[in-house]
Amino acid sequence: MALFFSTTINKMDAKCRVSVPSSFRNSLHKQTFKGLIAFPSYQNNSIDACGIDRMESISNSLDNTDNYTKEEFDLISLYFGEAEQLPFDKEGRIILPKKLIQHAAIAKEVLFVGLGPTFQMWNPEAYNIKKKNTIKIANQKNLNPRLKPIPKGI
Amino acid sequence: MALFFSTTINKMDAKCRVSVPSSFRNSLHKQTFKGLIAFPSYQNNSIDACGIDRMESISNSLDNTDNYTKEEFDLISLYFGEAEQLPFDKEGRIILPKKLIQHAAIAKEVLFVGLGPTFQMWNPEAYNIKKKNTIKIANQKNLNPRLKPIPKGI
DNA sequence: GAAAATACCATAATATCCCATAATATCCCA
DNA sequence: TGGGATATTATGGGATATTATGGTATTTTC
Repeated sequence: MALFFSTTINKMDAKCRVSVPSSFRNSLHKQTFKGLIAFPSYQNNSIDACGIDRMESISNSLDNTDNYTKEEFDLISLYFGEAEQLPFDKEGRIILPKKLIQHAAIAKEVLFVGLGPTFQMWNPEAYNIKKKNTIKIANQKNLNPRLKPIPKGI
Repeated sequence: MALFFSTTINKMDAKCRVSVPSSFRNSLHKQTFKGLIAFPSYQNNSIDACGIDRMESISNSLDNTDNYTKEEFDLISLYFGEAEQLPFDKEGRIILPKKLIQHAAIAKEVLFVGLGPTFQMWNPEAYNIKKKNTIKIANQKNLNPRLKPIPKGI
């Protein structure tokens, strides 16, 4: 399984090209499609992204109707409609489509943040606000940042 | 499951390279990613670390949405963003990113301490202070030093 | 043929490789 | 069990490759 970690800020040029961080690229280059899948997040002004492998396994699990309620099925189907398949150029860059740039209000810089099996692209300032807010809520609700017991005990 | 024991102090050079103690390395080299995952501890000025296998099982449990509320999910996602994937070079060293060096106030030496399924990296002096304090509190509260299994988590 | 998209080339900064060494640990066999 | 032979470690430094980032040329598309 490909996992994405860390946070990186890269510049977007006049042609809307951005370097994907090399650690992300290494994971994605091992997959069948050399690039990434990106779509607007429904939760914030960010771009959700992952490799083609994850989309394929989501697609497979959609075929098994027992896995989802009708509402869940409809929602996930929407993602496929909005998703863009963005190939790497020779230098490891992608070209961000205007729709996604608008959705995330990206200007000159793109913040890449790993979320484990997926990652997101943000306007750096928007991400900072979101981050602060997450920490604030966690403190208010007194959430324990300690992770719950891990199923298989690794 | 990989287990980490003992304490070692190694030097960090001008390129921010540190040798990972060989006993730790042996455990980590058996995993799919030859290196370690490191992130700032939320509890002290130390760096938490483990192998990729542990992160994969955390990631799996994140995919199971029943395990976490949305707020918990957001918080844990932050950790992935702060985590760094640090590969070994041929000599078994890692390169410590500046962010982590700052967080742990590391100058020239790095103290590695095994914590069972995970381990930590410290500024040696900071670790000594923390150690003394832990023992002092344990004595004050008359804690039972007998070892017993504790719930897993990071 | 004009505009847009794509491929190609160039470059500084950085990260990684590769080799060297001294100290320690491990092996092996009498 | 001893002690010489061999391997592994931790560490350093110079050479090489990769990365992020520009810009220019060539191909599409309509």
